[in-house]
Amino acid sequence: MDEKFLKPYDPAATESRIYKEWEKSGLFNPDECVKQGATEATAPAYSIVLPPPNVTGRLHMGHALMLAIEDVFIRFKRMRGFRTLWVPGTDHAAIATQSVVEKQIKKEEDKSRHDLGREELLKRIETFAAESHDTIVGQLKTMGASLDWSREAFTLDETRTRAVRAVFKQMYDAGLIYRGLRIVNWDPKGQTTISDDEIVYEERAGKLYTFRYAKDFPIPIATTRPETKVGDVGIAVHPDDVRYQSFVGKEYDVVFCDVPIHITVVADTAVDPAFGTGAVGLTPAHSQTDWDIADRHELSHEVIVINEIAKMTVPGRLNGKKVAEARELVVQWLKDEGLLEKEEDTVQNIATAERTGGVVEPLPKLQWWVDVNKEVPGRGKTLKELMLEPVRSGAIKIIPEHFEKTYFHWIENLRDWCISRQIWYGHRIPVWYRDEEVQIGIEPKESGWVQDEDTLDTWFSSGLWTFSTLGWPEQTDDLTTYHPTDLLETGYEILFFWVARMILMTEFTLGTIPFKTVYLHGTVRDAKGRKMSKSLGNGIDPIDIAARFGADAARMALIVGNTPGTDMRISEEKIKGYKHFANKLWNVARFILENTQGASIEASLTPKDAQLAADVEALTKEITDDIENYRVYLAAEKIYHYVWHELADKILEESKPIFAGTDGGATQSRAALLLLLLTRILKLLHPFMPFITEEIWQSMPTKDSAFLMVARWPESAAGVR
RNA sequence: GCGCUCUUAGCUCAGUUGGUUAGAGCGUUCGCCUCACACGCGAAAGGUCAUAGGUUCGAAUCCUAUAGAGCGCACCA
Repeated sequence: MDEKFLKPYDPAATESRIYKEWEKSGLFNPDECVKQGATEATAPAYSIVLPPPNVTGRLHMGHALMLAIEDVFIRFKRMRGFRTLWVPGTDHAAIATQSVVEKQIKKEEDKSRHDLGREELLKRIETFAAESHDTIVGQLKTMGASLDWSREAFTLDETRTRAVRAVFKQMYDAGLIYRGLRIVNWDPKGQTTISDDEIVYEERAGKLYTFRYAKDFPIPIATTRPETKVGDVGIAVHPDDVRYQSFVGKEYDVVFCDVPIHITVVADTAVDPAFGTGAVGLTPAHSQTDWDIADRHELSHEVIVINEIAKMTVPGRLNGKKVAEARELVVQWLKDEGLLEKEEDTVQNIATAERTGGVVEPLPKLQWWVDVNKEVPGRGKTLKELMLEPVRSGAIKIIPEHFEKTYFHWIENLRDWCISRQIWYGHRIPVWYRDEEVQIGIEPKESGWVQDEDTLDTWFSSGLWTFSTLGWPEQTDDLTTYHPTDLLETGYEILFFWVARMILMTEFTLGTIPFKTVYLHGTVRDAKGRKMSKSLGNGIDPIDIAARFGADAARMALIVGNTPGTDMRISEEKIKGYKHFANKLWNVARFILENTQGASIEASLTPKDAQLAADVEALTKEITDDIENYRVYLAAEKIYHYVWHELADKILEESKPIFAGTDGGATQSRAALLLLLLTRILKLLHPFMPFITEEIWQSMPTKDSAFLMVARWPESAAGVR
């Protein structure tokens, strides 16, 4: 027996060594597996693309969970003989990365992005991104992820840039990308537009003011934002509202808080007659709803009273004031003039920017959009329909299933996607202008062209991820072999951000689905059920955990009992439990190897031992079915339970008297059985705890493959021997 | 407003298509350093499966209602 078994299992010393051996073997690469005879050249393919971590710093427990689950499927399929590919990569994460670096520069040098300039800021971000990338790659390896590093991708590298430009051009040519003046979600803090999905609503106490524009004005209106009323162009009432019917169509000129405004009364069914006074003051430039109503009644969109830094742009006392200040001034003015009729406390949902926390200011701006309601040429369907269809038909299966309803519900409410951002880090919009000319997708060679200043929403490039990573727009072998991918495993919180957009992009570009199954995991929370966050300081660092308890233990703790779509709580106690399990397994191996030296696995089994062999056969079938059907949380628990409470507690205990006895046949039978069982559990456990199982495998007299990683998964038909 | 989910042992959660005395981990109590393992072993306590109905030979599991918790989308000017 190997000397190493005389000491307790030491994950820290073992795991990094094993990973290096795997890397050296080249077996993470399916081509190499075929070349070395570990996989049949004609075997079916199985592929997953790694959801690319943002290059904003370090991995967190959510990443560790993602890696644990995906690596289970990858290792399982690889052992089952599939040509298995897991593509690694990282995401430039545009706005997230830029804001991290900007904050850092502000703190350390007290400089803004404008002090540095575009070129210098980008240089700084790229340096930061490169450092983050290296950290992340190291961490992915620490967790044991069997990724094919020879195929690593980055959302902002050359190949991916080609893909982005090609898709942009195709969509533009298809009339699905357009530039338009529309109300956008403007983040005054981040100085950029954001998409609807990047908004977080916060409940805050506010006041609802009821007032009239002027003393003799016939209709009172209610608002929570009196400062915007200097931008009003009309009043909308419900067509059936008898109180106001006689005013519809009338126009008024008043001076409101030093600002002359022109008001037209219109009737629109969007107005709720029961709310406030039943009359809405319309501010088309600063409210999406008002913009829509103004659209329907041909009222002006052009009265803009708030600018990009959330300050007032009107003449008089409000000029240059911040929005909050202006609100107080208007209220004061209303009181002084005797126009304020009511002031009530109310709770309002404030739109804030997810990344910066800035209060979103709706503003009309010229931006690039993806039209989700226009028919895609040649497909006879809109992008919205193309997103719905594969999920409806079952071509894409979402796990857990109930998220399919959430997905449909979201798509029903989907509006055009704003894809331009006023930040500098990211894919620059591939559009060049010269006088009245516009060129799309390909940079013009002649001089005098100026590229669009804006960059693309980061989800535009990540939407291409399943096929851009496989080399598209080149028609590569990888694309033919591995696309559509088999599984997309990610957190449910990015179902809309990412999963939906991948379906959109892939359906449009390739006319196919990006993946067959979506497995959504929940959020990893702390022991008290709180989200892990920097500000709370309750985060658990997976790398620190791996160093203290082993990546194997961390993986098991994240998988056992963690059903898809459900949030989980993790604590050091739970992880420690699985470190103990690793040690248990280690000792099981020691006991078996110690007591079976020189034994033959060919020995004939006693009826009792044959029964035990049949039992593990049944277990094998169950575990195989569980993993195939995405019940990894059950599979992990079953193998754990078997190793500890069947094999160790019962079978090994029973074996002691047998080995101490004098019945040669029984001893030989038991030794053969134990070797078979150990071989079997190493295989069953390997996808979950790859390091320790590989380490024990290396000392197994029965090993039939240089690496457990590519040993054949026990197929139920084959029998235990 | 629309939609989704959850409520099982002190705590955190499983329970795969309804089927015999409802499980695990942690925690608690008691006894053990027994020659694989104290990162361990043996034993014990602990649940009217939120509540009320219904379907069924049979329900934690299916249906309806109620209560509580959480989440997503939309949003009231």
